[in-house]
Amino acid sequence: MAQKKRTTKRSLGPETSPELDALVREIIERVADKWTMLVIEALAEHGTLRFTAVGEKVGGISQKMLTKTLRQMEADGLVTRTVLPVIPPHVEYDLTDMGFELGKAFCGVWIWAEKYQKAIAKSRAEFGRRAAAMPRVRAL
Amino acid sequence: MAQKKRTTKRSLGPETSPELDALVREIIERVADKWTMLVIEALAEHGTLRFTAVGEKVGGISQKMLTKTLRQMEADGLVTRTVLPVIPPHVEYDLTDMGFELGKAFCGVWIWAEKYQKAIAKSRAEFGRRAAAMPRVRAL
DNA sequence: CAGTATCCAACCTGATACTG
DNA sequence: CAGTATCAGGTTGGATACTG
Repeated sequence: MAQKKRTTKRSLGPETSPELDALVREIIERVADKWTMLVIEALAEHGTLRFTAVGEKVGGISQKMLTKTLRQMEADGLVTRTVLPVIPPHVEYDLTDMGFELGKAFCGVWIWAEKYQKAIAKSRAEFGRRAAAMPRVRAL
Repeated sequence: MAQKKRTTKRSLGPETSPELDALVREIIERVADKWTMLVIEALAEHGTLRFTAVGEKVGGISQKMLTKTLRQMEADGLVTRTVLPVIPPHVEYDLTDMGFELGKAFCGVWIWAEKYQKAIAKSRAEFGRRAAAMPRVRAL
């Protein structure tokens, strides 16, 4: 099915002040750095987790990135970090309410992805076919 | 104010199938590639735009990245690309409904960022102070 | 266990030059 | 105008080794 032509302007919703834009842009860049969302998910799903456990739940993350991601999230107030003064060390991470809220905010994207999953796959396949058959620039 | 301790598990909402996870993860990575969201915003706000115009509305993007971003979005079905067979070339980009919906889905994150803007700044400041005063590893 | 430190390869990106 | 092609710099991320 062809897409309907649209030339009308449509607002995305909230007002778009320039500096809020910059903040949101930064937030989104950080938050969507590939690991943050997965850590949020892991913590939301399993509750409090220790350092290594977070890595296991997330899966496929290097220790370096796990550390970096958790530090970042701690700095931003998305997780709390609790050190139990025992030997060997025992460090617990937990989502803050703010972190949990962010996870919920991302649900919209989750739902979108679920809804358009098939459409995306189809679009990619068609694009691939077009690209194979056609030159990028059509000389009339 | 201190964060309340929470060890309970809380679902983020939709079910979490492994491959949907992967898709969402990929989507988020793409969408947060720094330019995609801004292009969506530009097109949502201004309607159909020509190649150069998109770049102007987005601001600060190189031609290379603009091309790459638009190609990607076209492949995923987020935008349509219409070539008018005239000289000089005239190429129009427009958001698809799917693309527009993605923009709306991200509004949740936008709103979150707006809501917690201050809290994030405060958290970062405090974290900075803690980091300056304390060693990373506390030896009991 | 929970990190830190270092090295290195891959990738991303901008600048520049060229084309239909 | 709307790209493509190439090159160079910076950043990112993984692997590895080491520490309190």
